[in-house]
Amino acid sequence: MSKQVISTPVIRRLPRYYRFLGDLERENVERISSRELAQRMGLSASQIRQDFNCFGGFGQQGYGYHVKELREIIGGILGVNERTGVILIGAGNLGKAIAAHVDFEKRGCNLIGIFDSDPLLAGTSTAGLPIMPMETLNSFCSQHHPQVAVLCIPKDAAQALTDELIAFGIGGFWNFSHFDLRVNNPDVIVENVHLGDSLMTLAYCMHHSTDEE
Amino acid sequence: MSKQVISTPVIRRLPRYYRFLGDLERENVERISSRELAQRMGLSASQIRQDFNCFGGFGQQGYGYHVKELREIIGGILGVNERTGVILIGAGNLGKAIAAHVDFEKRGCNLIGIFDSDPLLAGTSTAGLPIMPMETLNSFCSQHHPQVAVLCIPKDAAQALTDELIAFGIGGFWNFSHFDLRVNNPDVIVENVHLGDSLMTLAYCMHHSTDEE
DNA sequence: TAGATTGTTAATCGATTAACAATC
DNA sequence: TAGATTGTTAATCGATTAACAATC
Repeated sequence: MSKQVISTPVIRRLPRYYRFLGDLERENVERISSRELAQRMGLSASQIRQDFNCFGGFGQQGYGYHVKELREIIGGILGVNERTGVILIGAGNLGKAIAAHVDFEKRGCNLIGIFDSDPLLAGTSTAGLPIMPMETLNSFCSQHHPQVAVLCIPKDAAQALTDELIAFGIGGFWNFSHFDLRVNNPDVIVENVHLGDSLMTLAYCMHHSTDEE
Repeated sequence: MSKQVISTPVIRRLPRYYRFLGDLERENVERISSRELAQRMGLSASQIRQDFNCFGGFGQQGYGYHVKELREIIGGILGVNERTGVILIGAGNLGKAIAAHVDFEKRGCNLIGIFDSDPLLAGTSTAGLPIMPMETLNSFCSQHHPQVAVLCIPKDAAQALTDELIAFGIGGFWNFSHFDLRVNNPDVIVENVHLGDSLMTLAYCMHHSTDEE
């Protein structure tokens, strides 16, 4: 299926295409040209055609792209029809919010377990799932084989826990700890999310835009 | 201060430099060369030197960079010593978690108000701040002049509220709603955060890495 | 001074844009 | 058919890397 290696910028644009096509579908738009889509998304028509053609020609000359069809194709590329098992570690403020707020199902993922080291949390539940003690992590993994772990744990705990989770068979990390996970195993994928960095970028742009012109 | 326009990739790396330098400082490392820092961060030494030299020469030939000093300089560029007023709209799961979890102070920001349209939430409080009804937003803004709004509201409400907030004097949006804010006013800065897109990118990389080689 | 490492210029690489022939 | 718009190649632009003279 993956005939060539797709560059990171293209991959990062795919979920955005998927979202915009969903909007269009909800607006009952049947077909769209690269020019129109470009205008909506703030991209160039050329770029859109280049991006789609990394995966094959989904359009039709003289017509454009069929919205519903294109959305399904991109969804397929992104794996929204898979059922990837996901566990979440750290049921603090952020962990609970992510469990409740992120629609895992819609994205090909199943959140199947939440863990926290705090014994006081054991027994309570979030997002319809019971919070389990860390001691049960190992047996849970060997039983249910989750593939992705969401890390909502403090910085200091991140690296050691990651190594453990890799040993338990986890192959992907969605990392919210204030720590850049770096894994040498090439089969393990890491997506670091740094909310603080994003805020600082915003702050920088604010202080350095008004005094420009 | 802003002698030239800095490219987006460089700006987005600044908070990461700031974090790594903080780590080094905590480890009592006094000086570091671009080569060593590059190795730690997974960048090239060339890139680090180029990046820093966008802002001026902070290093010393034959010595490297003074960690504490460099961190302070980059912190200054990022505005961590400013006191930018921030309000947060939407005190649901995610809103509460961001209010509690993100260290605004450390990043030059002051979270000074939380608002929600749900009357049931009015009177309760999060992160030490009372949740206020949306009706008070206008008067609050004219009184306290916040500069940034964090949007943790549903997609459908985002665009209308944004227009309103701009009228109230807000110049920066940290947007967590599932909607790409696009503002035509060039003085208004938008930072869209799409957690779902990040998860999908991770999922894509997982499905398309193992079957490569 | 000699060694190390920066600041900076030039070379390379990759991503975006432009152009246009193919074709629905 | 004529018009529209893709798929795709070539040209441009920008970011990263390499190289090295400057200098601490």
